[in-house]
Amino acid sequence: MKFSKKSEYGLRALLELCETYGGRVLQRHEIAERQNIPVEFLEQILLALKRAGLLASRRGIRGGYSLIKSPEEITLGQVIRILDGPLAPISCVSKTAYQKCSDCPYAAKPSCPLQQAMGEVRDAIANILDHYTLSRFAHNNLVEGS
Amino acid sequence: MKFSKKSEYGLRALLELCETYGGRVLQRHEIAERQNIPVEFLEQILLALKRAGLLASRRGIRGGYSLIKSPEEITLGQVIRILDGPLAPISCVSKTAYQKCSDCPYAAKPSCPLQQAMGEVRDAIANILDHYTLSRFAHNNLVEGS
DNA sequence: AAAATCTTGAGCAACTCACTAGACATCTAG
DNA sequence: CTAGATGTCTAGTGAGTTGCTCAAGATTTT
Repeated sequence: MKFSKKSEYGLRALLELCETYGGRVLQRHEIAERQNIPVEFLEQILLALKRAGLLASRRGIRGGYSLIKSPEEITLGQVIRILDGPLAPISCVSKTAYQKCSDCPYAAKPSCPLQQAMGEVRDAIANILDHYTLSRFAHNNLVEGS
Repeated sequence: MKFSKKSEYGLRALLELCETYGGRVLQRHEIAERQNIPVEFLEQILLALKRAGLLASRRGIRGGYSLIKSPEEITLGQVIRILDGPLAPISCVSKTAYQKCSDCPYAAKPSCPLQQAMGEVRDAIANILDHYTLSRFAHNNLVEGS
């Protein structure tokens, strides 16, 4: 029950990109150095976020990455789902990627004890992460700097 | 962000063991068949639960496993922590297995934006799972049968 | 002693994490 | 307007973990 490094790195990278939102682009090695992330692994993460429509990139000598959506529009839940897949602790309670569990004997019956408990967990997690925007996330960061 | 199969199987096995609590023992193959779990994998899980003090086992021709604690005393949180490790989504917010994140640039500073969000998630998950007892869990099961 | 069961350990395939090497695109210098 | 420096992008590799299997050993009852 952990988030992957991918999500953690991805969020920390976005934190960095928030600070230059609207301004200049950031290069992968800048982000990597400041956040202590392996550059090549970070690359994969940034590309995934780009394919998902959160980032834009430019190649060449003055290339780099920049946020394409405003920090208010991006939630932690979105980011984690892009990098880590659905939030649901087991797939039979996922709202974004539901999948009937094939092996469970309760699958056929109207309700499953696991589903009820895990459904509550899912909702609790989603409630927090889908209302936590990047701007609020990054803002905490700035405040503590003062 | 998923629970492992280990936890899922473990909980479903305990569900089965709740029903015979105080009565006869259950053999691994009985549990495995009813819950559609690979027998040999289930074995490892049952042994882990035994080592943790939840189950007792007897070898030999009338052997099997039985619950050693009452279903009211066992919470889903306990079980998952035994089989899956700490509940915290990242280790720097774990209460049962705290670990200072070595690579994070905020580790030194008084607060980290990730920590705040993840701490809320941790609390939400723990709040649900540490108050959900096996008896309540199993009870839902019986009710839906009627 | 024999049969049924738990117990232990090693071993395998698939996935995640971290990293490497090289292809491809873009800008600047000459 | 071409050469090379500086980027992004793609594919592949190896360590470590997870989900699962197999085989041999230990213990209890008949």
